[in-house]
Amino acid sequence: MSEIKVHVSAADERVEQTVGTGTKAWELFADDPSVIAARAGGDLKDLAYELADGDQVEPVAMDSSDGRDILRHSTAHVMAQAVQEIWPDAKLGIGPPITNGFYYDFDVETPFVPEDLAKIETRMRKIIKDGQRFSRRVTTDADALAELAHEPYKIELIGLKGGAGVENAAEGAAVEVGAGELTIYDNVDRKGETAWSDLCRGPHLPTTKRIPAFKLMRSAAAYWRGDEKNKQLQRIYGTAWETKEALDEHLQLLEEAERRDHRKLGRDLDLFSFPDELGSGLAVFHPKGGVIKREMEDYVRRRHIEEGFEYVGTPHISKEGLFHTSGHLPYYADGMFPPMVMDNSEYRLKAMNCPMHNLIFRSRGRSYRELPLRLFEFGSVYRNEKSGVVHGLTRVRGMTQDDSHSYVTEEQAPSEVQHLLNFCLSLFKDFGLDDFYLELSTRDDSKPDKFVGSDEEWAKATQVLADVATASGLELVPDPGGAAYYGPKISVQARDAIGRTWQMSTIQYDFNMPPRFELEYTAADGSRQQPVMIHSAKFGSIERFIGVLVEHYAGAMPPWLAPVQVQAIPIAERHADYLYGIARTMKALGLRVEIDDSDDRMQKKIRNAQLQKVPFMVIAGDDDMAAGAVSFRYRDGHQENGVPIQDAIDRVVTAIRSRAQV
RNA sequence: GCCGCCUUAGCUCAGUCGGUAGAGCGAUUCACUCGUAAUGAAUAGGUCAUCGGUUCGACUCCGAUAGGCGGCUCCA
Repeated sequence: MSEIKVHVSAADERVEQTVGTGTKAWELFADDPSVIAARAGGDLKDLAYELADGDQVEPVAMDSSDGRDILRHSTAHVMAQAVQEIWPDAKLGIGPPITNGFYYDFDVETPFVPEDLAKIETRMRKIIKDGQRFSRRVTTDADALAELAHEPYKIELIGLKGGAGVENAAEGAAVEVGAGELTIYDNVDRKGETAWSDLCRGPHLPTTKRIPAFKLMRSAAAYWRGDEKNKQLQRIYGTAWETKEALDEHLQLLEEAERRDHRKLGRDLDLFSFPDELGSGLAVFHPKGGVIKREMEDYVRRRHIEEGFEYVGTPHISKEGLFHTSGHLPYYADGMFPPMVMDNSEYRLKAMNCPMHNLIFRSRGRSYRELPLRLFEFGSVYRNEKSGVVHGLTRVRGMTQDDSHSYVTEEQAPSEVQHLLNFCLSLFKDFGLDDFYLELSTRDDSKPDKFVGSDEEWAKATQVLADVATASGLELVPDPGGAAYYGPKISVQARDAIGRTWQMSTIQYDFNMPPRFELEYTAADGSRQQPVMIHSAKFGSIERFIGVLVEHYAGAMPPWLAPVQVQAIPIAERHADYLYGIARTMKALGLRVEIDDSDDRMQKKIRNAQLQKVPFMVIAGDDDMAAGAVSFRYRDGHQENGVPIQDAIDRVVTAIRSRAQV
């Protein structure tokens, strides 16, 4: 480790000295916990540090995730100080660092408005400029309770300490440093006076001056401790970065995400819309969106059949009893549309396909020779999503699932799960997504009433999924409590072109539904056995996947999915017939070609095709006609003149067959 | 569902103090037939989301409803 220099910022005094290497630096100043700036050899700006009262302290690079957390958490403190200086009655909630930023919750009389954020930012700049030290102080629970008597939420956090008998002890642990002890950070100004204090475990920057770049993003309400039964506090989100450039880069990424927003692109590219007349969360696909949907579905259906699935079809509604049998009604009635009464029966729109597939399985006697029996369909389901959660195509009330159910013997289950996972991953790759991680959702043992089945069955099922997930070699993130009521699941999360993650496939191990539906097969020895069911949706929902793809590709779909693959552009009217001839040949090969024979100028036509993100343009004028060629243009602006007709057609066909992005 | 904000032409948005509405793009029509990201002109297009209230008078103020946006909670 390189040599460490340490800045000591005690009160208004600054000294710099070389103190040796690594953690030794901290030992030297163990008697003065206000010390904190450290750097290895070179530039002071490269390193954050942590301060502290002794051991385990190492300088942290400002651009590491730890360094950023320290920076952001410190910025949250500065923000809270600013808020309380402006609104002295504001009560503090919590203020942690989060991915790409931080927030702090406040209990205030009136919600913050955008102008308030500007006001707070100004105040924060002043605090940063003042160079207040973050000073750590260990205190006892009792003293802290007295000191923070005016902060009811902090008092509650202290009460959560230790976690004995408390359901959610994590928040309490966040302030705890030892039995009966916790820490308070004081923001000490240059005169040595405490300007502001907060209950906090730390660590923090040495001084507010070390906050190079921050921005407050937005305010919104959030339930205290994340529980909708609690009061809503006003949360302010902000972000902070180690340099101005890093902040700008982050803001640009946000703008890029906005440009890719599938809701905007869906309208600009005329793919789909959400008519008010239909209601919230109900999409209609326009002809161009319909092409994407059809191409996707055709391909996915073919791949399923190749993988041994059998394509089936089921209705959208059913008598209610079916969902009692499946167990969905008692457990998930809130997620379903209310019943429709007809004659003497109540009907429900289906929110899932499994019960109907079970009826297909049960329609006749089944032999072990038929297993694994894999049923697959594009099932339209309707879910009563709460009004506040509906979002574009990614969270809708009516959707099409690429849903399959594999009926297997218990012995076959592991290899079937393996098979499904590999299948999912290979499908994603065909659509250009190749960066994944897995989530393993398991039962929440503290809420037995939300899950059915015995402990042994849950353990067995969870083990099967865990084994396959581990063997995949992909990153595996546990999701305790996230299981379906009938069994655990693996989710595949995919990262898109700009690094955002989307939940896609789920593979669920279900040992509950087969007995509920009395599903049986005849085993080799003539006995009747219950199959295990593996639920699996590869894309989750076709709608969501289209939304994700549009964002992943920023609307520039790979040629095989592009609604229009080739835009033909005559330079003048007299060149149109020539292009009609070429288009006829292309159409005969199944290509989607359109000719722009409008009165617009050629430049305008190119611009339009470019804005529509059409992958290929073939342009023809006098020179091309004379040469039996076209000018071939890609949507990135690259172009070649004098490309022979057959050559141009071959280029398009090759690009489409390869399913590559061009 | 909860909190906050929003809703004016197909789209993006102006509209002052309460006095019955405007631009650009797009569409349509006409002219131009043009060599690599916007040719020009004209025309059409609005119950100012819906319903109710206040007012002599409401796009404007108030309320409810619907839809949207940002979060929270939820996401079988």
